[in-house]
Amino acid sequence: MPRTRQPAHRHVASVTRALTLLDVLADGQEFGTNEIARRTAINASTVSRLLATLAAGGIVEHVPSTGRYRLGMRLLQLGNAVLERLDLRDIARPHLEALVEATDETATLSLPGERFAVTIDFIQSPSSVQSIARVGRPSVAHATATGKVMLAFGEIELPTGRLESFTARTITDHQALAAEVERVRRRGFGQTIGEREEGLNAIAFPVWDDQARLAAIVGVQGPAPRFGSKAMRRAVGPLGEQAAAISRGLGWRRNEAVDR
Amino acid sequence: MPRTRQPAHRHVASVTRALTLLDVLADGQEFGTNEIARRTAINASTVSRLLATLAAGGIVEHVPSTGRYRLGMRLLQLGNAVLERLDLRDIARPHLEALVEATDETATLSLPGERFAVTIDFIQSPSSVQSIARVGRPSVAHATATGKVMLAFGEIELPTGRLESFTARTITDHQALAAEVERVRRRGFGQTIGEREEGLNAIAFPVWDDQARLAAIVGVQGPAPRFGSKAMRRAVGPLGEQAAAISRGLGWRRNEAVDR
DNA sequence: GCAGCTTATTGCCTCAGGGGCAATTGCATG
DNA sequence: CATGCAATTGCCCCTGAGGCAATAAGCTGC
Repeated sequence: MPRTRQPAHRHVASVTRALTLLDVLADGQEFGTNEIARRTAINASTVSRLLATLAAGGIVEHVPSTGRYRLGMRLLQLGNAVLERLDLRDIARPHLEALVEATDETATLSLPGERFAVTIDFIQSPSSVQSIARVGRPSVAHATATGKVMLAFGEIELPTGRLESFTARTITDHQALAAEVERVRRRGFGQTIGEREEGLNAIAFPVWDDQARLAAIVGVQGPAPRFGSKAMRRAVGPLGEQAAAISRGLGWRRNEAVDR
Repeated sequence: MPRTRQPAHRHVASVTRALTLLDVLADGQEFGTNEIARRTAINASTVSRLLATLAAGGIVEHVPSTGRYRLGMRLLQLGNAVLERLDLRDIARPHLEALVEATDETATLSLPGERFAVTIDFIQSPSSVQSIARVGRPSVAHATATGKVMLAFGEIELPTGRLESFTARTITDHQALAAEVERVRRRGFGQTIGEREEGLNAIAFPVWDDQARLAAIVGVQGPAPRFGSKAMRRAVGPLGEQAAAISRGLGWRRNEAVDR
C-alpha cells in the first residue's frame, strides 16, 4: 500500500459549493433556495440544482409543505458510521462514569480537529437538568478548556484570525492567548471560567496515544455556583487520573490492534 | 412564501459522484483512492480530486499513516444537527422507557424514509448484552417489522426491484409481500420472525400525526428464545398503547407549534 | 538492493456539463 | 386585481471537470 504524497489538489468547485450549502443548513434551521443563495453568494439557479442533487442523495430533504430545505436523514447514517469506529469511546466510557461519580459534574470526551475539538461522548451530571454537552458539538479553540488543551498539546498553530468574543472574559487578544496556552502547557491542563458561556466553568486534560501524541481530551464542566474554583481544584486530581487511565487503556488497545 | 413546484431538476454530476464516494465509505471502513475508483467505476484521478475536496470540507478525512480516506468528523456535527430537530424523540422517550419496562426487550423509534425507515432513537433491553439497534441504521422495508409498517401505512408504493434475502424466512416474492403488507394493514401492526436476522423477532406499530399520516414507527425486538410468539403476543398490547400515546403527544405538540 | 508491481497525485487538453441570465410559474400580500 | 418575491427551468456560452498519461513513492519478492 503506497502512501504519503500530501494532497495539494485542485478542488472540484461544484462540490465545494455544495458543502457551502451544508454550512448554511448545519445550524438546524430550514432555508429556502433564495435565502441560501443570498447567504452564500451563489446564484439561485445553481443553489436550486445543487439542492436537488443533494436531496436525491438524502443529504438534504425538501420539505413539501414549506418548499424549503433542511438536512436529511442520510446524515444520521453517516454520522453514526463515524461514531461506530471510535472505539476510543468504549475505552473511555467507564472513566467518564468514574469522573461523574467523583465530581458530580458533566464529563466530556472530545477529539481534536483542525480548528476546534469535537465532542464525541459525554455523561451528564446527575444534578444538571439542562444539557450543556452534545455529541458533535465543536469546542472553540480559544474559549474552552478542551480547546485550550488542543492548542497546547496538539501539533497545530494558534488561530490567526479574529478571536470571537462570547462573554466579557473571553480571551480575544493573540498575545494573551499565547500566554494562556503556555500556562496550560506548563500546568498540564486547561481551564475556563465563564469564557465560553456566562457562568460555565470547565477544566480539561489531554489523553495521549502510544506515540505520546494528543489522542483525545477529557473535561469536566459545571455551572459556576456549584463548580467554582474550589470545586475545580478538587476535580483536578480525579480528572488527571482518569485521563491518564484512558491513555493507558489506549496503549493496550493500540498494541492489540497492531497486526504487522 | 411560495411553494410547491416539484423539483425535477437537472442534477450536478460532480456532486452526485461525490455522494457516490460517500456510499462506499459509509460502511465505516477506510478505502484507498483506487479502491474507491474501482467500486464506483469513476476514474481514479477524479476520485482523488473529489476526495480532496470533501476532505477540505471535513466530510472525509485523509489518514496520513495509511494514505487512505474515511468519513470525517464534520458528519458527526451534521448528523447531530439532524437529531436536534427531532423533538419527536423527546416526546417518545418516556414511552420507549415504559415499553422496555413492560416487555423487557429493546424498544426502537424510527422515521419512515424514501426506501427504508431510519432508527432515530432506541432503548436497549436490560437483558441484552449485545446491541441490536443503532441510531441511523436503516430498517429494510420488506424484511423488518418497522419496514412493513412503513409499507402498509406510509404513502409509498411497494418496492419493485429484487427483494434481497437475509435469511431463509425473508419474503422475496412481490406477491407474498403485497399479501403480507395487506395483513399488516388489517391487523394494525407489523411483525417479523427471523426475516431480517436469524433468531431476531420484532413487532412494530405506526405512530400517527395530527393529519392521520404516518409520522413514526415504534417497535420492540428481541432474540427468539426469549421473545417468542407468546412473548410477542403479550407485547402487542403495551406496544399499541404506547404508540397511541405518542400519537396523542404529537397532536398536542403540533397544535402548540402551529403559529399562524 | 534492485526490478517490477501498485497506488496516489498532478499536468495538460478537450469538450461536456455547469453556471448565469432571463423567462415562467406559483403564492402571498396589499 | 396588481405587484412582488420565491423556485424552477430553458438556453447558451465558456469554464472547469474528467480522462489520459506521466510522475512519484511505496511495497514485494528475489
